[in-house]
Amino acid sequence: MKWGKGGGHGPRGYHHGNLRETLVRAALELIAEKGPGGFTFADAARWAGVSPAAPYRHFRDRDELLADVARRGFEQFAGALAKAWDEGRPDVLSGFDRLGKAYLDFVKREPSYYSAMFEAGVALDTDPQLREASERAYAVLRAAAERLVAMMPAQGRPPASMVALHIWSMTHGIASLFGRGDAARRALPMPPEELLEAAVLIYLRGLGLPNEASGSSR
Amino acid sequence: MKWGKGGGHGPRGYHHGNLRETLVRAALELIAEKGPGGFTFADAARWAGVSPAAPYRHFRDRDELLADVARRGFEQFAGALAKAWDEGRPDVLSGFDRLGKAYLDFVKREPSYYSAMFEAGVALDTDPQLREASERAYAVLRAAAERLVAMMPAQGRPPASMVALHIWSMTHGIASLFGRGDAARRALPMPPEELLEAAVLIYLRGLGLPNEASGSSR
DNA sequence: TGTACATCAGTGAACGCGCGTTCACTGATGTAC
DNA sequence: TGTACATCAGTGAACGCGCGTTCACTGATGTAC
Repeated sequence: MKWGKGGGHGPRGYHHGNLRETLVRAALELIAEKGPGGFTFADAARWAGVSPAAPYRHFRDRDELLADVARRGFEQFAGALAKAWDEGRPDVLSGFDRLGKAYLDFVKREPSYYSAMFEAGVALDTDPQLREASERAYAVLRAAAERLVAMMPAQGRPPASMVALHIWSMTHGIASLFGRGDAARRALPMPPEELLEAAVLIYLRGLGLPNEASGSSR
Repeated sequence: MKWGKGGGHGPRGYHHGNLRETLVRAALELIAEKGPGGFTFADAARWAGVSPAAPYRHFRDRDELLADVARRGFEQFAGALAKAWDEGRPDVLSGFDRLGKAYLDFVKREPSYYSAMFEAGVALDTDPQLREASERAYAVLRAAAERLVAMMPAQGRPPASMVALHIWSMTHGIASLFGRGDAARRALPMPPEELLEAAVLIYLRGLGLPNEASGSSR
């Protein structure tokens, strides 16, 4: 009963041993339940099964906890995107395809992270490491756009940064409007992955790019 | 001093006379200052210069107030979009162009409304009128997409709903990532309006649509 | 291997605060006659 | 036009609650010798 309710989080005794990590998990769990902003510092402590004063040993306040969650989120995000893109191997278009899927997949797998990163109102410049991690994620997109643009005939190439922002916006738009398994959102005629894939294909065709098949499955 | 601070809101005396409207304005003002979720029912009362019990005469709780703000937002939004689209006069493409601009313009002019509509976590089905208003806004987009698709050769027409959702997602994505004059967001190489316009043009070209000039200014 | 001690990561009691909400009330307005 | 009364939209005091935060404290761990 003492550690009960949420279901025995973290190991035992006077010293928790891993409270910092546990608080991060608590935040993720609570964001999933009630949205960012839907939980308090005290809630996190309760979830972790410690006294309300304990978190102060690890974070100055709730904002710092949230910023840490966002940072970790961006780091995982950057990693996932980089892995999916894989420097554009075996070819740029299939890399691009994987990139979009990885983005949506991250949103679906880690909605709480995504929420902390883009919806919790965490200012990027509170922590240099946070900013850096977010730059790293964007850099992947940017690099991919660069390669994509390089495939086009030299005259009339759009700026790579613009292409990167277009793709990002489309994906973020779909993710934030329809992404989560979330309740209370508009019904879709197709799953978000397909919606995005179709959008990207049409967009690329608009750039005059994949004259042939996209190389993707399906 | 009695009505001071925020600066003399609403007219005077024991009876406010227009408290309901004033509370809505208060919510908008406070959302602008501190984000949705960044204000309390009591804050709204304070802003309006009335006692904390007064709002209960008009709204059951904060959520109902927020839902009302969202409903009004959707109504204005639907109106603005319908006016911009103007049934696709004089031609579909220029109507489409105006539509996108009107969308972004709304976000810029009324960031608080937009926030209440899409970011405050207001569930659409709390109020039938709210749901209806949001449908009305979507219907404009949908009708425009319908007309657009009808311009394409009959074979290989994409579903109009998909096109509508693509445009919506792109616009919402740009709006929510870069839209507001908001602090603390990523720097852009171009204003959001141009970013969106370019995206839509490329997308439409991908659909094989505006073989010629877009008819738009600039 | 054993003991002393410093450091660390927790406790739990306490505080002040503002919020949400209720309540009996009262001033202003509108309406019947 | 004037008076009585019902209704409406406010007041302000009160409450219980949970949050954020501080504090002196204490149990557990690690290290020097």
